[in-house]
Amino acid sequence: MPTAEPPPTPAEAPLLPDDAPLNTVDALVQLSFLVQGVLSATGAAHDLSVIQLRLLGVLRDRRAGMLELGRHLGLDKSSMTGLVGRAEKRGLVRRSPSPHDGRAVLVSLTEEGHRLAQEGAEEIRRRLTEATAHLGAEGRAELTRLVGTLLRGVGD
Amino acid sequence: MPTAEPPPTPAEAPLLPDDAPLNTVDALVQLSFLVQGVLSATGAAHDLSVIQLRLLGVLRDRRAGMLELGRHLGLDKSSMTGLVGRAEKRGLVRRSPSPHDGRAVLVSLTEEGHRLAQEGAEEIRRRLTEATAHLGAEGRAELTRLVGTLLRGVGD
DNA sequence: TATTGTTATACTCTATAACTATA
DNA sequence: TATAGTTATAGAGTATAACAATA
Repeated sequence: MPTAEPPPTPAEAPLLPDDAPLNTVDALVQLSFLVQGVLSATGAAHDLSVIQLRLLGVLRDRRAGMLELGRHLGLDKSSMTGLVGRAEKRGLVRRSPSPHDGRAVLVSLTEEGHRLAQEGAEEIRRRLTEATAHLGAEGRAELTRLVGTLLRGVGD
Repeated sequence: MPTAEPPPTPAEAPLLPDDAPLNTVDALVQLSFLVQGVLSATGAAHDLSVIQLRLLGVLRDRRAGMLELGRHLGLDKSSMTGLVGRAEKRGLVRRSPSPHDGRAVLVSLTEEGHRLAQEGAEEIRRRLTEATAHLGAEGRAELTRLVGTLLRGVGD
């Protein structure tokens, strides 16, 4: 849960002068801030930070120990203690002892956590779909194809 | 300056199951985390957080007061005090009294700040250009065109 | 010994509210 | 009175190092 609301304006063109012709790099940076702004605003509407929203997202389809969660989120185990603790205090996740390993805990979503995760995912989908409205179906498909190629190209 | 290094892996597919076919929304979310990971890693290489990097970026082509900086970055003026203070302590920016307004200060880059801003921008450009290598020139141009349309469509 | 998780600690980042100084 | 900025305070989020309990 963030200290307060995020900025209403997602703060465009953060790193580079914005009067230059739009090149690929600027486009990617600006787009990333736009999308992160949508994630942040969606979370804030439910008093969740982006990392809390991501935690719920990871737990939607699995239970996981602290280390595994940390791997998914890119955080140290000591950071997970606080993150999960705050979510637990809010009733979004629970810790259960692992039946197979006395040292480990299994973190899972509560009913409320599931509800929030679902609402968040739907709202993100809705907002981003709206953001791509100007592209039309063909533009969306082409964008998705290109980004897919980009992501696959990086992940190797 | 971040407490420590960011995760080596930019934590892909953060909000949604990653075995589903890639749709537009998932593509945008994953791409945004990829780009933010590049920004974060680039900053970390110089012991800068993304927000510090953005501060330097905004100041590259203008001097600005605290309120104006806050508007650019989407932060409250009280947050700017600390942000600018830490950058100042590191010798990246300086505060000068405004000649026109006795209440205001003008924040500007030092030599070192300029150097870091330039290096950061170059490194981001290099890394993101590399990330789009698989697209080829035509794919890059098409991606840039689509993202430009998207950004213009949202900004109204 | 190695691994899982927590605790202690320190720092960045952020906001709200109250304040100072100037306009 | 209104505005620019700082300070006081509080809290989230992050890491490193040291620790406890279990494997």
